[in-house]
Formats: sequence, structure tokens, C-alpha cells
Amino acid sequence: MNKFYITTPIYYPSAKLHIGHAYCTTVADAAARFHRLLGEDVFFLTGSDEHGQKIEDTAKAAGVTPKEYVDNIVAGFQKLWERLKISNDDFLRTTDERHHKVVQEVFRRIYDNGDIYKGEYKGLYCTPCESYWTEHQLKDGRCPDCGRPVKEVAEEAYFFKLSNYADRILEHIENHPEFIVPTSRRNEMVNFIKQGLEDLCISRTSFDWGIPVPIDEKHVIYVWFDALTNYITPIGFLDDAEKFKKFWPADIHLVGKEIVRFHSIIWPAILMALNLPLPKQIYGHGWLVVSGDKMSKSKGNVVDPMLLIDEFGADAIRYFLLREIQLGSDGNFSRDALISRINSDLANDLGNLLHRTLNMVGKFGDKKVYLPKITRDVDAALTEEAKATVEFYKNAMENMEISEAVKKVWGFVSRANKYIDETAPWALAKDETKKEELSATLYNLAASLRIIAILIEPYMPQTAENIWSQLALKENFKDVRLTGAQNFQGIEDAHEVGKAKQLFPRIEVK
RNA sequence: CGCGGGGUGGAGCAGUCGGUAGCUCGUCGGGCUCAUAACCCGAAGGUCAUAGGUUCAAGUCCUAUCCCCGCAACCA
Repeated sequence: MNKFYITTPIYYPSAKLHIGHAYCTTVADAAARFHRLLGEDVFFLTGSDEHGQKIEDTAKAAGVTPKEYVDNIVAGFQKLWERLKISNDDFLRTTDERHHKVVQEVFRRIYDNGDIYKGEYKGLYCTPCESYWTEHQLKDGRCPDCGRPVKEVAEEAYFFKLSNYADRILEHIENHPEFIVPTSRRNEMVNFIKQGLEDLCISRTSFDWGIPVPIDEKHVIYVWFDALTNYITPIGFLDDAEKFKKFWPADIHLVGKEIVRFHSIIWPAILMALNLPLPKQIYGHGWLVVSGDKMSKSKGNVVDPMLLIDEFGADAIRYFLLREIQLGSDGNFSRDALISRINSDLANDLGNLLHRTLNMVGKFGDKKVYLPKITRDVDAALTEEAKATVEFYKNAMENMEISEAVKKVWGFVSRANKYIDETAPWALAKDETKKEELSATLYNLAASLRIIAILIEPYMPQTAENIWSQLALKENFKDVRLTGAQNFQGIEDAHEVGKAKQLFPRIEVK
């Protein structure tokens, strides 16, 4: 059996998650669910990156311990994923004991190999703020936080020999075109490496909230070194060799475009130092922008996904994110666009298709659908379209062209709506000699909806199941695989369908 | 000249190897009456940021300019 291992970044609990985090996790979830539909053995990981000075400071300001602080915020993460119907197989917190062991072991192994050495970290330090700043972060040569002068100081620190791996990483990127996607990000990384890589400082003594360096307790390990190793912790790196062998290397690390660098340069270097294979793909997705602006607290335009779920439901949000935004490029988020999608695509096109179909099966028949005895040209055209849709969908989803796949499915929804017009069942129902035509129309519509339900499961799991249960199909929806959608006549003869219930109400805007 | 992305009907976007500029929404007109005022068909609307260049042919390739945005070793 094929396996599929996909990860999201582990998010930083310095604040509540916004719609951009929800976007990334939804994309990963759709991919994970799709691969489960293929029958693969899927491991889908998300989590939280809880260490670092910023957390320590924020907790102090809130008057709680760092652990109390992150426990509270991370509970919010988990609540959000639950409400968004995220199907992750594990949730890794970098404060987990299992993760500490891994990070320390990774440090130890690389140290023993000689790729970690003790050196001196030189930086511009603001003593009152207890922070290091890089030169470009300074404002007029002074601390950007308090405006006081900074001074160059040196502290003892451990360094990872990133520079040793530059050539090998570059070679890997050049020999594996699929390693960094999209291409624009890959080019960025190639340029970045060609500028030369410095060794990476991977320990700090200026704060305590982190995992101690195993050989030197007064240092804590740099957050990225800590965070990146999360990807090998829950799949048994230290405690389950068989599981590890099965799932590593990861198939996709889905990350935001701004952290592609850490995943495609630092992380591979760490893995090389451990003699482990590299992940197959780093996918850098774009950002959600709100009316052309990046979301930020200072602009006050941060969108809270929890409120959106309260108002519109998880599936509608998921649909919007997956359909509207081209993975890899930035996309616009707006309430108006969301409502417009819900009304036209979900209520009018899909919801109404289901509603009118079930209604007609009851009104023009005996609530049962019968295997067609005839095939008209329109029937053949519909069947063809179904087949083409499933094929396109499978191919697109495998290539993470999720938005393309969604659009194709909705093309089929439209085709089914058109089929109703072409066959005009209300006219057939008035003509006793047209019984077979009517019967074929009703069956083919129900069969189309069955396929649609399967295809949209990765996007809208609740809606998919809802359609399935309104069709009253006997097979347990959880057992359905994509192969089931490849068979058009998947409903048994004389099957009795359920009662129509509105899938998505139209949202009235004043 | 630090690096990168973008500028295409009213809005949001697609456009592969150069070959009649597409999609969704909105607007207007028509059809239909099973349905959630939904569905189906048709139409209007574009100097493809600007100026040059290459070519039989440029949204697409080249050069320059303007504008927007991101990154710049702790933002999904």
C-alpha cells in the first residue's frame, strides 16, 4: 500500500491563529483526505512551535508561566482544527516530552559527527530589551523597540556547519525539479544559496524557554532547529523504526512562502547531517491578503477563522479557500467574495441541484431510481463528462492543483444542471410514452450526485456526507474510495432516495 | 543597480510551445417552471500598465520606464 505523509508548519502561539493559518491547514487536509480516498496509508501532521524568547516575553507580560501561556493558546489551535474538520493524525507540540528527546538526540548525533561546534555569536544587542537585532532591523542605528543605542556583543554559542552542505543542497535542488514548488520559490532559494551560506547559530543563552543543549545546560536550542525536527518526532524517529521507515521521507511539507528557506536549506542540511533522506517536496503556498493588504495586527485587518465558521460553517470556508486561491500565489480574502461563492456555487449550483433532483424523484416517480433501460445522446454526454471529471480531478489533486480540481467538479455540477434543462423531466412526466426517458433522467441525476459527493469529500467532508445520506446510499460513506466514483452507475436498481433538505441557505445581503 | 512576485472587460482571476483574448461573479435580454427569486441560453463590456524592439505574427520573447506587493536569516 502506498503511503502519504504531509505536514503543515507548526504554528507559533504568540497570538490566535488567523485565516491564513486556516488556509494552509485546510489545503493540507484536503490533500490528506484525497490520498485517503485513493486508499493510501496517510499520515497528516500539524502542531505548535512553542519555544523562544517571544513566547517567554509574552507570557511574562501576561503574568503567567510560558507553559501556562502556550497551553491556553494551543488549546485554541486544537479547537479551531476540530471545528474546521481537520483530519490530522497527530498534533505535535514542541513542548512534548517525546519531542525534547528527539531534538536533544539530533543535536547530540550531529555534535558527535563534528558538524556542531562551539563558537562566538556576535550581534547587536539592546541590553534593556535583552534582544539581538540585525543591522537592517535597526531604526536609525538604534533599537527598534525602545530607541536606545545597541552595542556589539559576543556570547558563547553553538553553531551548525550549514556552510558544509551548501553544495550538496544546491545540487539536490538542481537535480530534483519537484523538490521546491512553485518554481519561483525554487529560483529564490538557488539564488540565496549561491550568495553563500553562513554557519547557523543554533543555541542561545539570553533566555530559558527552550530545549536545553544536551551537553551544555546553560544553552537552549534555537527555535528553528527545535521546530524543524518536529517532522520526524511523531512518526517514530526514536521509538518506532518500522513506522519511521514507512513514513519518512515526507511527501510534502506544505509551508508559507516566507519559511520556504528554512525548509529547503536548513532542514535538508540537518537531515544530511543525520544521514536521512530529504523530503520529496517543499510546497510554498501564497498568502491571503485582505483588500490587497497583508494581514497584520497593526492594520487591524486580521480575519478570525473561528468567527467565520460560526457564521458560515466550516465547509463553506473550506470551499472558498480551496476554490478561490491558487496554491502558490497570493489570494484575496473578502467577505463579499466568500458570500458570493456560497450563494452561487454552494446554494444555487450544488445545493439546488440536489434539492431539485430529490424533489423530482419523489414528485415524478415513486422515490426510487431505476437503472436506465435506454441511453440518449444527452445521457452519453453526461456520463462522458462524469468520467472526464473524475480523471481530471485525480490527476490535478495528485499534483496539488486543488483549485483546478474544484473548478472541474463544479463544471460537472453545471453540466448536471444543464442536463435537467435538456431532458425536461417535468415534460416527460406528462407523457405516458416517455416513462423510460424520465426514469433514465432521474437515475442519471442521482448517480451524478453520488459521484459529486465522493469527489468533494476532501473539500467539504460534512457536505459530502450530507449529500450521501440524503441520497440514502447504503454503503458506509467512510468506506467509499475514489474508485467508487469511476463507476457511473453506482446506485443499485430500485434504490429509494431520502428526503431533500437544504444544503446551504442563500445568504441575503442588504 | 540586494532578491523576488505582480499590473489582462465593473470586481476577482486564467492564459502552456508566440498563432482569432478566456473563466467566475456582476449587468442586460431571452427560455424554463422540478427547484433555495434558484436553473438553462444569449449579449454588451478589453489599446492585455507605458514606450520602444525582434517576428509573417507578441498578453506571451527582448530593452527601458512607471506603479503595487512581498522578502532581506524568529510572520501561514
